[in-house]
Amino acid sequence: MFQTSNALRRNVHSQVTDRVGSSIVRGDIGVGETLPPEMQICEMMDVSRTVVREAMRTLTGKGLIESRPKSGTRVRPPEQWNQLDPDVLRWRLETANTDRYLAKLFQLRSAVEPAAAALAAVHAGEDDIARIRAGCDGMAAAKTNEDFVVADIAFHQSIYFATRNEFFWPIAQMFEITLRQSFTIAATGSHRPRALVEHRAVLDAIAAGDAEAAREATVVLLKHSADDLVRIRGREFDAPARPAKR
Amino acid sequence: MFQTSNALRRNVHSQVTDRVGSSIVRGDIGVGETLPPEMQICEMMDVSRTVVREAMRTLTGKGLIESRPKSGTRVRPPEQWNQLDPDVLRWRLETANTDRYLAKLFQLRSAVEPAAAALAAVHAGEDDIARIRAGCDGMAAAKTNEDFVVADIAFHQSIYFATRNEFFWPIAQMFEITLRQSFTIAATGSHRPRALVEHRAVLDAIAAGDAEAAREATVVLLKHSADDLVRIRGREFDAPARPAKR
DNA sequence: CCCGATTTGTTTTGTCATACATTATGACAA
DNA sequence: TTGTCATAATGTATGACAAAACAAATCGGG
Repeated sequence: MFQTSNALRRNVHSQVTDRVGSSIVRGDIGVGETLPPEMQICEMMDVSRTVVREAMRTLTGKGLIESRPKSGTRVRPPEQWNQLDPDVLRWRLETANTDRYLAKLFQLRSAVEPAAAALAAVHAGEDDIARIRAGCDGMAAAKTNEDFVVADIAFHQSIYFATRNEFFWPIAQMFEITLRQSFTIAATGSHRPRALVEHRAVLDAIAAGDAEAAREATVVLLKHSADDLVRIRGREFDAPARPAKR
Repeated sequence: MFQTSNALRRNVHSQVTDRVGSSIVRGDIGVGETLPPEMQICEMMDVSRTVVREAMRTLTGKGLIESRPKSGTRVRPPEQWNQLDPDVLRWRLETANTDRYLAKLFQLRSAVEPAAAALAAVHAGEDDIARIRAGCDGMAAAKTNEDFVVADIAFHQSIYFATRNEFFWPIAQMFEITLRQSFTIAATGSHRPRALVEHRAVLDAIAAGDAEAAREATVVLLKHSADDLVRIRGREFDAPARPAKR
């Protein structure tokens, strides 16, 4: 239990949070089960109870667990976890099947990003547009694949922020953690010129304040990204079949 | 500073978390500023440092603050907050302009919910569909407005869970906290029969596994809800104009 | 005397240890 | 069955020390 992760840096309580949180997300401690008493965890990890408790508070704040005196600390059902929390995402990423994980993420992007671009076209200020343009320029100027991906991520994040709707922001946050992989996958050489053109189309539509054009340009962009991913990673990337007959 | 909230029940550290978190979200402590040293907060609220520290860990976990020895604890920029975290949402709701808040929330729903219904049509299992149907039946059987709203919320939540994509779940979580108001607003008497028909249309499409029909039925449903809200709350509910010229 | 690098000091968070309070749970007894 | 009580777990308080970061003072070289 509580695999000895290789995260050695940072605070002690962050390390404990990582190990316990990771264990929970991995499913080491089934839903509804109680994890070991605080004192026992202290011994297991050789830290003080203060540290363990602060780690527990963090996990409680993310919705992973709930504690009550005497009865102990139980794992809450995954529907109540803050699935978009950066740490939770990271822990999932450690354990999950990467292709299916990226596929689900892409489902969310496909739902949200066209609307975000449309909203950005209406609400973006000059600073927002400058940021988006900087992303485009960065992609154009990129020498290495790494640079290209970083600029690509910045571009998409900027669109979410440009909506001026804070409820879209958490989705932009995810990109740092989760999308570096999928972007890298799709950024392989030959696709870059076409991608660049399509990104500029989105930028231009937003800068022009044309919501519908921004939406459609984003749909095109995502469609082609999805095609690339399917081509490279195989059909695992497609939606799995319905689990039960009706 | 740290308004004396009326949340008196629960743990002490939850209360402290509430008061400090609320202050931050309200903007009492500008972005980048440092909040008072832990010992000072202890005195202010007459609690032990243990409690204050655990509250700080919770807030750190939600992305609101970051602490370093000597330099103190600073408020992070709102783009880095977990804006979909239930607590953060609650604190926002305390302070925000309700109409504009609901409008932004509705923008997110409009983006996500049609896609969620489409995914549900493909991925929902029998249990998922039963839950959605239960929501419908609850709306039909509701005697009071309160009952109707509760069933309505359950219906929409079930759709998000039925996507079988955990990244959609946090959006369903928000409903408990934030949408009770807007649902109640729109549930006034005469609109209920039509709403019920439109909800059943979504259910039927999902049960039939028809993704496109589910998407379109949801679009219709949301469109009418938005109309109701605009009619009742006035144009404040519409999107504000672009802040800067280009 | 001036300037820069280093050292030393101080403040604040990070960690540990211990004690006691509070509260569910389960067993026992009426 | 119901009420009471022991117990085990979390919740809270206190005090001490470690570590780190910023600031001032100090020292060395020009």
